[in-house]
Amino acid sequence: MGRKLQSIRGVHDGLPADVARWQRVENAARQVFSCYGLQEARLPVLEPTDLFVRSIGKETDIVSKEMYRFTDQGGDDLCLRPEGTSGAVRAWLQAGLTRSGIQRWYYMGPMFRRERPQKGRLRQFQQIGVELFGVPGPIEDVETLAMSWALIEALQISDVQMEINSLGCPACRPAYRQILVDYLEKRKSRLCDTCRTRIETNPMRVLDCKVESCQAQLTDAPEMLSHLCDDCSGHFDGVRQGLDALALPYQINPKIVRGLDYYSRTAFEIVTDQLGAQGTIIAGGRYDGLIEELGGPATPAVGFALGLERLAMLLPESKLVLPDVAVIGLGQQAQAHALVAARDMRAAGLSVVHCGSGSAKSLFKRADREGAGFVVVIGDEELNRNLVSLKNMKDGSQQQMSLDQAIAVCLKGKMP
RNA sequence: GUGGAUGUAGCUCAAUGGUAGAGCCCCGGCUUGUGGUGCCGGUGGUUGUGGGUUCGAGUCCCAUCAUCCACCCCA
Repeated sequence: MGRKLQSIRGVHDGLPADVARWQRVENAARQVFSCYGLQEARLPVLEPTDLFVRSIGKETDIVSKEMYRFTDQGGDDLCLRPEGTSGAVRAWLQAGLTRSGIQRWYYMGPMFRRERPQKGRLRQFQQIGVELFGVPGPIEDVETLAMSWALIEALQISDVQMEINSLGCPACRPAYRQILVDYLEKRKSRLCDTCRTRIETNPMRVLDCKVESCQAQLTDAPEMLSHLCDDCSGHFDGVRQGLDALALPYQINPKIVRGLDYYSRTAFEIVTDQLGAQGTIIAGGRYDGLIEELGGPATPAVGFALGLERLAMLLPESKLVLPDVAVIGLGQQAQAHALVAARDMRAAGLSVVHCGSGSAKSLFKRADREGAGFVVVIGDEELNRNLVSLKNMKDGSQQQMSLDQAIAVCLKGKMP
């Protein structure tokens, strides 16, 4: 179609059929999160560019080439947020909540990254994010993972796995990184091109390279988990013990890496193989250093983000909510009464559509397409007797009764 | 940013380089107060867009846009 007006590439509309599915996720999230004592925050979509540069990391793909960045009319350097954690931390600091005890937040909304779109990857996409501020763990890590799993269960999603890892901390990660780089350098000639550059840019990424010949070189590669410092090691043990106590199914995946610089210690993902190349549904972990990095007091924190569109793809088609009753008025005089009848039925708690004007045939056709279980017909005949005709669209039966009786029948026949 | 596939009616798809079609949907009629099944009829297209080759292009070539898939990266 030669559409002159189109949405921007990778920016999709949420049509009612999509939104119905999203709302199932949102409602489940609100319900599960509130059970864990979280509260909702609503955060800006627009933030100063510097926030993301400082928190996500200047060298990351997100900041270096994926941000929608512009200068506004006042000369300010702004970005559409590519993720939520940075803004949440900024808001928490700005509101002066650093001494207000533990804060447990969730938020939902659009994020923007200028990537090449494909299945499960959009330029504007929605995330539901969770951030717990002032929690040292490992108990809170366990609760966070358990909560994310509870959401998966609430949505009755199967075929997903929870995987965990520890990324270490500033005390032990640099030393491990050096060990890994040394190991990779020795095999450099047998690695693929991208892995060779990854040795410089992000050596841990080499570990989960999809090229088989690379994997063949990495069978005895050093893993972060065996190079954790005592504190990190104890923390990771604590997480595992907690998950075991809750009997949560999880796997340790030493290859989980984080693209965003601010993560430390616990990293986790909930993944599926149902979504092609974009298998990560939920990802998160601990970011003990970020708040201090952004100028706040050293505060431990943990969180995760969920890709709403990705998660929604795992849900069966949601049925759109159909009206209970369609009202048909036949004749000018009756139309006025049909309007009143519709209003009264709504006041009684029914969802009602008025079929408008037209021939009786077209009105009934319209009523049928609305999918309502019942049709209330008001014409001159009904008007004279002060009754309505109630038609059951399932079996085609129809009889006259008072409006109150019709309301009672509709309320009774309403599908739960 | 790289590679591959695709783009024809509202939707799903046909059309050896030679007059753009079908099914579904929609609208109307059979039925002027009755839908969903049936029969009959009808609306609907600058073949994504822009160039080129050709007597002639939906078809071949180039560019561009979009979608899908993968790489990269990530939710």
